[in-house]
Amino acid sequence: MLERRTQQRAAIQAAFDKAGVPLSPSEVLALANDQKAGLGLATVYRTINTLLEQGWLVKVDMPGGITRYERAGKAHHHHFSCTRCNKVFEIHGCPGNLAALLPKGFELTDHEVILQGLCDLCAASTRAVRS
Amino acid sequence: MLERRTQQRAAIQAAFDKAGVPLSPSEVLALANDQKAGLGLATVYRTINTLLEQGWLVKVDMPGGITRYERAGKAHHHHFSCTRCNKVFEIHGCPGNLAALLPKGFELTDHEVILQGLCDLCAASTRAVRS
DNA sequence: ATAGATGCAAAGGGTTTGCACTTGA
DNA sequence: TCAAGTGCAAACCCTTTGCATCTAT
Repeated sequence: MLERRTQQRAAIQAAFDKAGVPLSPSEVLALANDQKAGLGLATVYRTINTLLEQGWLVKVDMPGGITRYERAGKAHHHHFSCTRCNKVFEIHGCPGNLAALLPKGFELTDHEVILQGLCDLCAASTRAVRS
Repeated sequence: MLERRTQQRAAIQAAFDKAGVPLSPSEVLALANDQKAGLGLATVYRTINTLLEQGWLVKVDMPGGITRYERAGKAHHHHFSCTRCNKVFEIHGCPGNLAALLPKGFELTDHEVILQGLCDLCAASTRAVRS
């Protein structure tokens, strides 16, 4: 699997590297299409799944049903989703001490913190409209 | 909308009350079918969406793509998903102070904390096997 | 040359919608 | 009575898969 270096794969990996934030398959297609026209959505899905198995990508579960992916190996972080423009941002930092919330006997192996609200630009435009 | 008290709606609401934990639409159908045979999945979806708008239900985004819903009005809480038995548990308590993690200019309106690991029973059985 | 990778289109699963029928008020 | 609500099936969106073609090695 993934034994060849194809133009499609290169374009998809470049899209993730350039974006820096979690991308949905259709966003990947849009970005990678600039570099490799005619790219098919099925190829994007197949490549993403292969890159997941290889550990090059990790899955990011965001509310709203749209699954996104980002490069693996980043420092521990969480995500913020803007409810107006739907962009996703990285949040550096972590509330920590989550194990303290667990009932007795439970073992914590992983956690996800998802913040939602307005990003700086959308918050600013909302204030402008209100004024 | 939802101006009539139908058997279907009663069965769906009863399913949520009886379950006490977040349910997916198909789980609702299975539970409510006991009470009202012939219930259709489309009705479950329509009723769920109406109950969401009325604020009787809230959406619970859990990883794995399956959207679940639970009764609104509960005290603020989060969820713990057992990676072995797939059961969902309520976590009372909240890390708090999440707004401090945001970049400047961002506005926080909502947040979700999802914990994953082993529940007490699964953790105990794992320890038993190990010993 | 040739197996892996791609593109297209069809197939799957979850969710929504159109429409005629049923039912609660 | 008669519109809101239902059930069924078709439609939709996201994701996967089958198959003929293309391409990196």
